Parts: sequence; C-alpha cells; structure tokens
Amino acid sequence: MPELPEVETIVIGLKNMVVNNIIKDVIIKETGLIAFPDPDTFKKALKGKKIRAIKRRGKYIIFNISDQKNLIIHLRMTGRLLVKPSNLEYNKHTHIIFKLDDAMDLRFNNVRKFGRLYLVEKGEYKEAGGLADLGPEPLAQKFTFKKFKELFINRSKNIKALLLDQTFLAGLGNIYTDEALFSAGINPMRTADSLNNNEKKKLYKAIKKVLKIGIKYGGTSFSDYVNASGEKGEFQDKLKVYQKEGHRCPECGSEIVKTRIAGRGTHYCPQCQK
DNA sequence: GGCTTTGTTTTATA
DNA sequence: GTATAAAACAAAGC
Repeated sequence: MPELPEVETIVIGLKNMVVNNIIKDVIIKETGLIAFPDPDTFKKALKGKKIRAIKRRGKYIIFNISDQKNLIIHLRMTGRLLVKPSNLEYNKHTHIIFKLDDAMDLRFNNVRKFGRLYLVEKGEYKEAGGLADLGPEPLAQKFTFKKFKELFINRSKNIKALLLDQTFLAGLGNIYTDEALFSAGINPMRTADSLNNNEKKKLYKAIKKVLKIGIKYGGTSFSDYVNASGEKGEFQDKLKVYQKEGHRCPECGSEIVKTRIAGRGTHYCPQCQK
C-alpha cells in the first residue's frame, strides 16, 4: 500500500534513474488508467518530451515535463512504477509503458488497475483527482505543531478517520496511521476533539517519526509495494501493530487487537492506547 | 462466487 | 455552506 514513505522512496529512485530522459513513446495497454485527458491526447502530448524533475505531494508523484505540463501518477493500492530494460518482456499487469532513452522503460504495473495517470498544465491540479485539495505535508519544515493544532479546529470526528483524510493531512494511509496512533499512545476510537494538548503533541511527533523511519527503511512491503528498482522495503519488519493481530504488544506484552474503524482494518494495543 | 483489501469519491444526513 | 458517517467504487486474488 503505497503511502507517503513508499511514494517518497519511489520518487528518490526515479530521480536517480529517469530525470533528463526523453519520453520517446508511450504505450497504453489499459486506457482506463488514463484519467485525464483522453488517452490519445495524453500519448501525443508526452511523446518527445523531456522529464525535467520529479517530486512528491502526499501520495501523488508529479513529473515536470519539458513543455510545462505535469504528468501526475497515483498508485492507489497496488500500483508500481518500475524502471526496466526495454528488451525485458512485460508482465501481465504492465499497463502503461514510457519508452525512454538508453533502452530503458518506465513501466506502470497495476494488479488491480486502481491507479490513475493525469496530464495537466503546470500547477493546474484540479483535474488530477484530489491533488488540489490536499492538506499540509507532514514532513515539511513549515508544518509546525502550531499548524497541526490549527487543523483540529471544528473537527470532532474519529481520529483514525481524520488522519486518513488527505484533505486534513497529506500522505498517511492505513499502515502509518495505525503505527502513529500506537506511538502516540492514543486509542484509534477516540474523537479528534477529545485529544488534549499533550496528546496532540505526542501525535504530531509520532506522525513525523513513523514517516521518517518508514522512509529510512525504504517503505513497507506486504504484497505489492516495491521501489522503482523493484526492491522491497524493510519497514514491515519494524511494525508494532499493523497486521500484528494476536501478537504481543512490544511495549506491554498484551495482545494486539484488530477492529474496524471508518471501514478500515485498525490495529492497536488496548493497554497502551487509551 | 463471496469476501477482503485501501485510497478516494460520492451520497446522505445533521 | 460545513462537517461527518456511511456507502460506493475501482478489480483481482483467494
């Protein structure tokens, strides 16, 4: 499940491998993944253009293309962006192929076809899914505790649901939300307006910590996620509650519980998270 | 063949 | 308009 650390890891890899490459051709095998504009326009507009820069915003990958357009890719659940030699055969989930210089391809693989690609004018993100409406970047320098506290104004909903809301804060998904709430010692069933200042401070620090460590270990690989070189991450070995149902809590030894909050599988320690 | 998975969008409700 | 909760949707693996 590519969340902020996984997307960041992929972007770091892509920066090293495909920046300054020319897109010689685009092969679209699944037109349904091209969300905007129509697939034919998408292909023609990218052909012959240079990839100038790549960055991340939330879980979105943003390519700066030479004529001022932005290619935007969201991996959703099972999307992969891989750099492969162009003579290597495609697998059955390779749906979009960007043919690059040096006999290399940038390939979009997607088992469940939930991922989406957009090509928009520079900075015009309205056509690119939820990109225009994202909340703050949790790892940005300017994202201070004061800013974090301000996000809670007039918010009363369940804290887990709120952290998953990309318009509240960008980049957290199910894995890092569960891990951050555990690290902060906050029960995922709590409401946002029940958190006192000290708990918000703990949560603020926990979010930054788990995301940074997630990046340090190259992301979390359960089933599908790999980086741009096809390598798995290692943060799955460091998880304390996510997918640890029935395991012992690393802090207190009691049993990790799995429940369902906001329609999502939610893992926590009933002893440590009050 | 129904259930599960998650990120996001849509719809309904207060 | 605003906030929230729930449902819907994408599609394949088991």
